[in-house]
This record gives sequence, C-alpha cells and structure tokens, in this order.
Amino acid sequence: MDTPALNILLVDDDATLTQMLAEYLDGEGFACRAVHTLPEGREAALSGQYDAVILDVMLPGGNGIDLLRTIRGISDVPIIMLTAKSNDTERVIGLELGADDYVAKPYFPPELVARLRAVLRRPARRASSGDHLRLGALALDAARRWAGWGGMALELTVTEFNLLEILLRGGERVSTKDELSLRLLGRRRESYDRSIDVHISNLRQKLERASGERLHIATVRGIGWRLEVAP
Amino acid sequence: MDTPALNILLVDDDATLTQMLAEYLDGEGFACRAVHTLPEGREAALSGQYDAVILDVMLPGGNGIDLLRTIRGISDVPIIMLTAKSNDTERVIGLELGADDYVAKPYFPPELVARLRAVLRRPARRASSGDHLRLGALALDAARRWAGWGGMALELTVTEFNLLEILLRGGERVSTKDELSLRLLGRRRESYDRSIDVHISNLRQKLERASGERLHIATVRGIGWRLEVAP
DNA sequence: ACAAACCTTACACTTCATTTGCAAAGTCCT
DNA sequence: AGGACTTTGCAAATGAAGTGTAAGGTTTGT
Repeated sequence: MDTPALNILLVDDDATLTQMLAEYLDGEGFACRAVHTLPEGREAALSGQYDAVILDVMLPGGNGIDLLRTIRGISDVPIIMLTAKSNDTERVIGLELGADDYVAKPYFPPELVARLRAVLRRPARRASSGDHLRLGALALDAARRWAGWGGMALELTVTEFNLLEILLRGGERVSTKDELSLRLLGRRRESYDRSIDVHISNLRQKLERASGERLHIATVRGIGWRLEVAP
Repeated sequence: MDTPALNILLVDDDATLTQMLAEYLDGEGFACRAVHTLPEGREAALSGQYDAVILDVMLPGGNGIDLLRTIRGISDVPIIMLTAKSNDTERVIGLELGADDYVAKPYFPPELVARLRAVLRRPARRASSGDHLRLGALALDAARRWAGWGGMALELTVTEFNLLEILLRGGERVSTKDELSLRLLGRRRESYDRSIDVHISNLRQKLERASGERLHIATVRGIGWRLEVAP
C-alpha cells in the first residue's frame, strides 16, 4: 500500500530528543514536524493538518495540560501524552481531558510507535464523524460496530464484521488472501491455513441469507475475494 | 441582621493570613471558620454546614487538589481555590475537578469577597454549561456528580458514576475495554484484568433495577459495551 | 478501627476461531 | 475430452477466548 505518509506533530522542548524521535518516526513512514514551544504547538496543532499529536506535558512557559485542553476544545485529533515516569496526576488528568494514550518518559521509540499506530487505527472519536460505509442496501457503521441489510441487522462475529469492513473498504478491488490474513488475523498466511476460507464461507452465508442472494462474495480464483451486489 | 450570616470555611495552613481574612470576611457579613490542616478541612467541608469553601491548594501533609476532589465527589458546595500566582497547572486541574473559581495569591481581600459573592449567587453553576447528559429517563449531571432514572437518584460509587458518564458520552459508539481502562482506571489494560467487567456488572445491576429493565448495558462481544434504552 | 469501595480470583457458561476432512469446482496438460 | 492436480466451499469437531458474577482479600477514606 502506498498511502501518503501520516503527518505527526511533536511538541516537546527538548530539541535533541525530539530530533531523534522525528528521525525514527520518519524511518517508520511518518512525516513529522517538531516544535518546541507552547505557542508554536498551539498554532500547529490547531491548523488541522496533522493526523496525530505527541505532546510533552512538561513545557516551559506554560503547561502541556493547557494545550491539551485547548486542542480538545476544537479538534478530535488523536493525542499521545509524554509524561514523567511516575506522575499519576498528569496521567489521569490528561486522560480525563481527552488524551488518547500516554507514554512514560523515558520511552522506547518502538513502543511509542506502536501506541501511535493503535491510536491512529482507532475508530473516529465522535459518532458523528460519519464513518458509514454503504454498498447497495448494505450499511456498515464502524463506530457503532453495526452492519445491516436494508435496516435489518446482520448478526456478525468480530472477525466477520472486520472482514466485511475490509471487503467494503476495498471497493471493487480484490482483497487478496495474504492481505486479509495480515489485516484480519494479524499474521502472515501460512500454507494450508484455511482460516480465511472458513470466515469467508460463514460471512457469505449470512450475507446471502439476509440479502436474499443479492449480495455476493465473489471468488477470484488464485487471488482472493470481492463484494458484489446484484441490481 | 435578619438573614443568618453565610458560613464560610477557610482551609489554609497560614494561620496569620487566615486570621486576617477571617476578620475581613466577618466585617463583610460572613461567618467564618478557619482550619489549617487537611484532615480538619476534609471533615469540616463534608459536614455540610458551610455555604462555601475557600481552599488553599498548597497544604502541608497532602494536596489541596485531593481534598477538592474528595469534596466534589460528595458535595457541590461552592469552592474557591487559592493558588500560587503563576501556577497554571493547579488552576486548570482545579477548575477541571470542579472548583468554581480561583484567586491567585497574594490577593486583595475585596477581590476575594467579590468572587465569593459571585459564586454564592450562582445556584445552577454548571447546568448551563451543557454538562447535563440524558438518555431516555436517565439523567446525569457531571458537575453535581448526580445521576438518576426518572428523577430517582441512582446510588453509584465514584467508579460506577465515571463509568456511566463515559458510556453516556460515548453515545451510540461502542466503548472499548482498552478505552475504558484508560479513562476509568487511568491505566492500560493488562491481560486477565477483569476489573472493568466487574464494574460493568455492578453498574448494570443498579441500572436495570432502577430502570425496571429498560436501560441496558449491551455487550458487544470482543469489543466492549454500549448503553441502550428500551422504548 | 471501621466500613465502603475496589480489585483479584475463581468458576460456570457461552461463543467463536481454527483445525480437519472431504466434496466440489476450476485449471492445466496431453 | 479426460485425467491429474490445485484451489475453494463448507460441515463438524475441538479447543481457546470472552463474559457474568459471586466471593474473598486489600486498599482507602473517614
């Protein structure tokens, strides 16, 4: 997949550490900008051009908590706080004010990246942010984790729901077995692993039953599957 | 005077300053009591016999913020914080935790009195600030930390109240276990941590009992929970 | 010191993911 | 076309994971 890099904003007064982190994030495929003061941080965070903010709560000339609050008043951009090791108060207050996660300093860059990814992967924070997928009479609401055909709920398991979401997002594209294995099961596909086939089979039956045979999971032999809806 | 004087509680370890303030307030027609330690402050504030509390956030042997939180968990008596001149953190945290106003030290007694009067004049403090959540006959007032079904108070513990608030704010969205662990317990969820489940279970029983089975915490298997109200 | 609140543990119970086995369908080759 | 091989569909079996809640231990606030 070559999606454009995600923009990350770093707000931390320690220029050296920030620089190192920025380089690391760069290597992980993120596009970073670092600022070192509160006013810069405020302006940048509110510009709306970042996909996530990593925010040190200890900032000179003002408190990161204030900034956190300011941002949350306006935007739902994901925020990860950097907190002192043992400062429970900061942590609790930060989460209360809407931070999405925290990482204690000093941190391992890989851990930070993992949490960053987790936060970015999370369904949009506000229900109104309209993550509604549709295809014919099929509707899927990611935040509510609800899927239905013509208003009638489909009773799907977690895996089936995720599978349907991936297929739906794929649009006309064929979702390959390898891709599905990675995104659905979170592991590389081994030979003789029939797990995906079974999930496809189960989902297929539910979809066809609910839609009166009008919604199909079409097989593309040797490649994968694709959703198709009959007129 | 024909109206009884309003009772004001002062919590501050500086006996001299407190004494002066008490005399000043006396002259303005308030009845004061001053205490100088955290335990005394707690007991007095929770006794319910004061109309307002003036609370120094810097107290020996414990943090005024803690006391603030304790008081707010039980009572919505107006609270004015005394903070160090430049300490924004204390201010933000204090207001967030439900203080009604703050005054930076050193202060002018007349200013303090003005704010005190303003705070006492305001009966429905947070009601207008839209911190009133509803869902069917369920009502939750975050500022007063009061929740009820059709006017009847639910007797919730602190954790249960917070849990309900989070679920309620989530709206139709499913609140995930990870999210709840972060927001509710202020820590990440470890494997085999069943704490959340237990709180859900307890809250669920109280809600269903009070609502006559009309308010449910619906389980979304493998993901989390969502509030649902039957028509 | 006491009680309330909270956390942990344990266990019964449900539901689901994965494995397995085999049949059916598709592909390739001669 | 027909046989050999590969891939897919699916039912059934199995074991792992998720859930609800009672009970007991620990912490915390008063």
